[in-house]
Amino acid sequence: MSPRRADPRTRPALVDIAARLLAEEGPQALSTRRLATEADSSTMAVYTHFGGMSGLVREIVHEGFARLQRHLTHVRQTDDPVADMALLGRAYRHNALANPHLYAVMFGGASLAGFSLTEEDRQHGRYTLGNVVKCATRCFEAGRFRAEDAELVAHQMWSAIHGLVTLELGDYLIAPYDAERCFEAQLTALMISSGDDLDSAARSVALSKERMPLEVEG
Amino acid sequence: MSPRRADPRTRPALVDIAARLLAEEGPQALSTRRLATEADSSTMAVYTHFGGMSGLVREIVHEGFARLQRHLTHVRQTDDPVADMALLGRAYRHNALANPHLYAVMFGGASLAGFSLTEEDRQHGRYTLGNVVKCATRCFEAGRFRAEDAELVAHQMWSAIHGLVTLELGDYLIAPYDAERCFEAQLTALMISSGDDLDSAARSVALSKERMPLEVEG
DNA sequence: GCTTAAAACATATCGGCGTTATGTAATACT
DNA sequence: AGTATTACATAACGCCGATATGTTTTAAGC
Repeated sequence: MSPRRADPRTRPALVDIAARLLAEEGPQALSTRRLATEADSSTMAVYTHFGGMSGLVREIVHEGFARLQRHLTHVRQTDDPVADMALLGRAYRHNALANPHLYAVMFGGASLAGFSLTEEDRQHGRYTLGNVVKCATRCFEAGRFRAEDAELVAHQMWSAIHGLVTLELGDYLIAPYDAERCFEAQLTALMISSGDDLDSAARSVALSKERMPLEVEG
Repeated sequence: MSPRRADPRTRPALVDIAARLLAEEGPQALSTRRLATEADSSTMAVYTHFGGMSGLVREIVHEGFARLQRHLTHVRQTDDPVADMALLGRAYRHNALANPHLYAVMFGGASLAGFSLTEEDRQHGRYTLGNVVKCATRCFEAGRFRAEDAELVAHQMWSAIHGLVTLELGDYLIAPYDAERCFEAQLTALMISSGDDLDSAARSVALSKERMPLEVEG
C-alpha cells in the first residue's frame, strides 16, 4: 500500500516554465494546456502537484515575494541610514520593473482574475517590510527621522512606492512627469515627511542613486 | 441603402448591466453570455455596439474615471487649501472603496486580463489630476506648501494614495496598521513633505475629516 | 517475490469563455 | 418598391479550467 513516486523533476519544471511564461508573455500565457505542452506532459500534472492553476500561481507568487525579499536584503547598511532607506526603495522598484507581470499578479491578481491569495500569502508580502522597519529604526537612532512608529513609516514607504510602481507599470506616468522623475521626488518627499532635513534628504537620496547599480541587481 | 436602427435602449442597458455585474460579482462575471442572458439578447449585441468585450470594459472604465472626476469636483474650496487637499485624498479613496472592482480594472486591468487600455483611456485618468494641481497651487499661494512644481506635488499625492488604496483593496493592510490608520498618517505625511508645518498639517487633516461625510458621497 | 493499495500521470469529456461565420429581419434612402 | 445596410439571432470554432475515468508505476506487507 504505497504510492507511486513523482518524478522529482516535473514539479520544479512546471514552476520554472510557468514563471518564464508569466515573465515573457504575461498572465494569459499561463494555462494548463500550455504548461502541459511546454513540459511534455498532460494537464493533470498541474492538478496533482498544485491542486489547480491557482495553486501554481500561488507558488510563483511565493517565489516573487522571496525574490523581493532577497533584493531588499542585499542592500547593505552604511553610516547614512537615510540613504540606505532610499536604496531600499530603489531596490523595491527595481525588482518590480524587472518582473512586471509577476508584480502585477502579486498585488493586483487578487481581485482581477480568478486567482485569490490566501491570508498566509499576503503575510509573505508584509514580512518583507521587516527590512524597512529596521532601517527606519536606524534613521530614528541617527536623529534623522522624527522618533515615531517605525512600522508606520515603513507602511508609508511601501504605499507610496508601491503606488508609484503600479502607476508606472500601467503607463500612467509619462513625460514630463515620467516615472523616473516622480520616483526621485517621491523618495525625497518620503524622507522629508519622516523628519529628515530637506537638504540632508536630497543628499542621501542622491547618494543612494550612486550606490544603486552596484548593490541592486536581478 | 440605409441601415436598420438600433434599439436605443440596448446599448445603455448593456453598460448598466455590465457595471452592475462588475460591482456586485467582480470581473469574472463580465462575459458576453452572462450579459446576453441578463439583457435578454444574444452575445452579438456586445460586438455590434462595442466591438467586443474589451470595448465594453473600456466604456465602463471611462464611466469610472468620470465618477472619480465627479467625486473630486464636489470638494469645495475653503480658506484652508491644505484641508481641501486632504479632502481630495479622502474623496479619491472613498470613490475607490465604493467601486473596488471598477477601480481594480481601471488601474490593474491593463496588465492582467486581456483588457488593455488605450493611451487615450489613461489620459482620462491623468485628467482627474487637474483638481489636485489647482489645489496644490492654492496651497503655494497660501504659503502652506513650498513653492515647487504643482503637478509634481499632484503626482506624489496620486502615487501615495493610489498605492495605499490598492494595498487596502488587496487586504494587505491589517490591524494594528490597518488602512484607516495608514491613510490618516499618509495624508499628514504628504502635506508635511510638501512643505506644510507639522502642526498645521495635522490640524488641516483633522479638519478635512470632519468635512468628509458632508461633501463626499457615492 | 508476489500482491495490492495509493499516487502519478494520460485520455477523454464537460461546461464556459471570446470570437466569428452565417442567416434573418428591419429600416431608410434611391 | 427596391435595395443596401445595419441589428440581432443561431450556431459553430478554438480556447480555457476542471473532472471523471482509466492506466501505469511504486513501495509496503505478506
